[in-house]
Amino acid sequence: MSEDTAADGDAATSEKLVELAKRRGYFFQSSGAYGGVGGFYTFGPQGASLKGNLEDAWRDRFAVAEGNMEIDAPTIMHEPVFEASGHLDGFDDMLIECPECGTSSRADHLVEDNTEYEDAESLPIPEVEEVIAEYELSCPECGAGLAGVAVEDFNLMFATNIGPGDAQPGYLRPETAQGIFVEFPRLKEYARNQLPFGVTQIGRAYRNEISPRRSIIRTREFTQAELEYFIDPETDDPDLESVADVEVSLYPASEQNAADGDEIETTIGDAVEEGIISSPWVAYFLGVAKPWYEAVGVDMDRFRFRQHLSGERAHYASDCWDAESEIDGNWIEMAGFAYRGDYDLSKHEEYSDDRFTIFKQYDEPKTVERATVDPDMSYLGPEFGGDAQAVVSELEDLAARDRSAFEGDSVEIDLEGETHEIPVEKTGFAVEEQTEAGEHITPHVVEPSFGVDRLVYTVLHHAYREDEVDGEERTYLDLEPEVAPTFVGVFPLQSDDELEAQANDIVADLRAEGLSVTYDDSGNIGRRYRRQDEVGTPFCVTVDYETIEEREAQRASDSASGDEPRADETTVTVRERDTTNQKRLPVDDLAETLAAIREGDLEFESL
RNA sequence: GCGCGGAUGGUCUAGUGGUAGGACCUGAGCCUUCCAAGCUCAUGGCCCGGGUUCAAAUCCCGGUCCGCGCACCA
Repeated sequence: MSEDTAADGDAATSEKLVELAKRRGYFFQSSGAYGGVGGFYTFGPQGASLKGNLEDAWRDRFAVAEGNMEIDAPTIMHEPVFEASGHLDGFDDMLIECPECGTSSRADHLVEDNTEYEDAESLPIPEVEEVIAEYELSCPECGAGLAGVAVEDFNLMFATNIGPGDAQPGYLRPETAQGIFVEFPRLKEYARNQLPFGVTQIGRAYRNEISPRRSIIRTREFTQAELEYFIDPETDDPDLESVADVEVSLYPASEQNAADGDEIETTIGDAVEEGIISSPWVAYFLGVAKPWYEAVGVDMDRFRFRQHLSGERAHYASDCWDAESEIDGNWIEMAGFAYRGDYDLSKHEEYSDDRFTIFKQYDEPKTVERATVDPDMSYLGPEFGGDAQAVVSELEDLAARDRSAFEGDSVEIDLEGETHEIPVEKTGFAVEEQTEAGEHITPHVVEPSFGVDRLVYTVLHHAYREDEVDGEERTYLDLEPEVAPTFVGVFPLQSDDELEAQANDIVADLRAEGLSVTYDDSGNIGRRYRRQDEVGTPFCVTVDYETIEEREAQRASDSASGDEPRADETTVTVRERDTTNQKRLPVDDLAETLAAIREGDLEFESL
């Protein structure tokens, strides 16, 4: 057995991996029969299983173990949701294409760079076109004039129509998060109106990328696993102690900006203490994520947390860290941990008719003096007609804002630019003592957001191994048993009815135990081992003639003694993928033993 | 969206203006008492659409897709 050579960091690993993925059924481009379409991939039998296992592992850790609830929202939502979330306006770019050299530029950037306009992105397109013509702006590449060239809006959301016609536009969600935020008013009920609570969702999201790249790393349809954790920013603290000792490799903004900056090896506890990670909540989830990534098979020597630079942070995030893995010398983003504040809930509160707050009861009710109005509608109605209700609103606002306005005989209010005088006696103005049991607060959101496809890719890439067995080259995937698509292969040593029958019995036993099993009787035994190595199956069971002989001896002795049949003591060989070591194990409790190994309760070496 | 380079069985690839070979894989059989062995047989292919030509997988144009660079990544 030669030593493993971890696949080195050149592009060749990715090339070999993509080829293996296609050939063995991990993933491949969709709709190949029709020429394919960019940015869409199908997970094959192995890939779908691996992806599902990773999602299960995520669910176990981030939903079940944390006591959070999982939902499953639609992938299409109608326009108002994205008006509120900011995706409709903020998720598009103005592109202008040079007629001479073909270079596409951001029209808003051109305007900002060459005129005194500052927020060109907020200008309507015709106006941007006018500005470009007026200032005779030119192509930054070749200098050709751009006056009169059309500016195009490119929104990264996929648009569709809900129902017939185009009366109700809808969009495929660009992130799963909005599906959680819009349901907050109901979800908070399920949490019995108590903070903190978390809601998870695993599902597809869609972005009409200009240029999908690097196989499943950047696609137009992808799977996210997101947790939105709602907290009271004043009183809720994470259980930092439970992750304080987790060792992490951090790449903070300060190091990225420094000429000789480097990753910092530290612990979550120290990083918080030293202020490297400013949000304890973000720190907590980094501390949860790191051991989880390690458990599903990400190489910790090729893993780090990188802080977003101030310029790359989304508008809603006060601090953001990415989990990154190294692939062929490049760091790719696998997850983002953002402190989103109250941005999303406030926006939906503003745009919708519902309440995106939590009522927080005081320890002791508070008594406050409050100025109120109780207008005399029999006066306001005839006086103001249809505007009466607006007058009431004005009075209410005014009372809350400036009670001294009600000190005279009459009070002045503005209504659509006109000033009206209203006798104070008709307003029902009063200063009352009121008892308040609590207040409505808008929770803050901490968002760990995982890209499942990129995790699948990373796990495969980091598991890719080439070594030599008995002078023969071998390729195998060193996948964790918990996530491997197939857990065990079962083979008859060679073509033989008896061996095959026994092997089939074992397959049935193992499947009954809930293990993912494959049966293979084609080709010599070595070939079959290599097939399973290449898809990352951790164990193989082989039935040989010893198995049959032991079984026959067993039967003979049982019938000779006249006793009840004893436990079957026949054995089979079990081979481990990484070492190719073999052990003979009893058939009788094979299912139990393998299941224990899969659960991590047993080690193959200790058998 | 632009530029450069690609596209031949499931995979990897050779190839020429006269419609294609190889290797691996896969399947059947033989052999075989544990690591891609050997033998026989079999399945399966020139990305799509135009053009030039007697004839195009090959040359030209357009498209699609892939890789890389630019741009983009709320």
